[in-house]
Amino acid sequence: MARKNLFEMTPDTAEPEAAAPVRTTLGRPLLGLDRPLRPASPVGAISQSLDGISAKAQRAEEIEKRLAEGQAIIELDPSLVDASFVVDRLGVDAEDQSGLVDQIREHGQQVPILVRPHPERAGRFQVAYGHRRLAAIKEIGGTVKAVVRDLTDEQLIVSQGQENNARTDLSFIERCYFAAKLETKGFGRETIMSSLGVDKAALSRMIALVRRVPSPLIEAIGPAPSFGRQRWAEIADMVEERAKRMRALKHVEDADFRAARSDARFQIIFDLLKISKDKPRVTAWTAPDGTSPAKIKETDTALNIAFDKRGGAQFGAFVERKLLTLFEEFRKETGD
DNA sequence: GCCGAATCCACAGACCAAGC
DNA sequence: GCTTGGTCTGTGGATTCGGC
Repeated sequence: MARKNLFEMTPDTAEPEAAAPVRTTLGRPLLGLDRPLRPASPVGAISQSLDGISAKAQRAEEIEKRLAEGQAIIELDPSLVDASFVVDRLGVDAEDQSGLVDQIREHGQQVPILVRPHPERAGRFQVAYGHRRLAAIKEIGGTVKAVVRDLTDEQLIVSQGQENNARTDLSFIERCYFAAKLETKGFGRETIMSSLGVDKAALSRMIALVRRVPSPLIEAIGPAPSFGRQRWAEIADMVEERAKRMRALKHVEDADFRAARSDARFQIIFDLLKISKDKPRVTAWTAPDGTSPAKIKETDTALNIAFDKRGGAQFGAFVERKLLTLFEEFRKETGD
């Protein structure tokens, strides 16, 4: 299947137009190697060899050229590779990850990860995509196969998002979370839309949803790959009630909840919010003379006023007779 | 009883249009 | 430019039914 990745690896076709030293967007050379500028033409290359330039320096230049063009897969020490500056995952299922570890152990790393030179830490790299593969290699030991490209922040997150889209790798809520994080970091909607491959309407809904559900709850539930917009929107609706929100946040501390898989955790919270009703809030209404002839009982669905048969029976009957008058007064006041 | 095809249903996600 | 409601389409799982 063709990938939408804008920054896909290109085959070895055209010769690069210029062989000037390749620099990152920050002006720092790839691999941290700096060299004096040299002519790039074949004549220049010949004269270089004639001049006795060391083979090592030439090889470094060639590697840097190829790396910047994304044409070379190189092997990196995984300890030199940092995660993307925007986290796109809400945790990885241990079973899935162990499957990936077994697969790589058996067949080797078939697909390289994409990294860029770290913009802030010389000599290190930052992942655009391939976080799970990197984690697996770190577990197994050895070097990680990587393509190094000189990417801006925007290119990195678009590349990161598109790779995930291509493999339908992220769940709905992870995509929402990723989108919200990108917006928080100041990326424009256009960039985020490109990264996630969604339209503005979908993006708007995704970001709005993350804003409505407390982050600790999303993080506790995790990716929940079986559940999409509709079900998460239902949870968002339900946690708008403070009592339910607090109940859900309290429940995520539960040991059984923590032990469950992400989909099950979603279902547990969903069921908890769906079926649980607030305990009736009962308050005694106190008259100016200090007596309490009525109790007001409020639930999610009803408000009841109960009159005490002993002290409030007559008052209750009076209120009953006055209901029509009260209703008309209510209509006058509210205009309903 | 088992298996495969057909059908139904719920859900996810994309698209469109209207409104703010 | 963003949000929201409505609609449509594709997909996967469950169920039913007929043939063996």
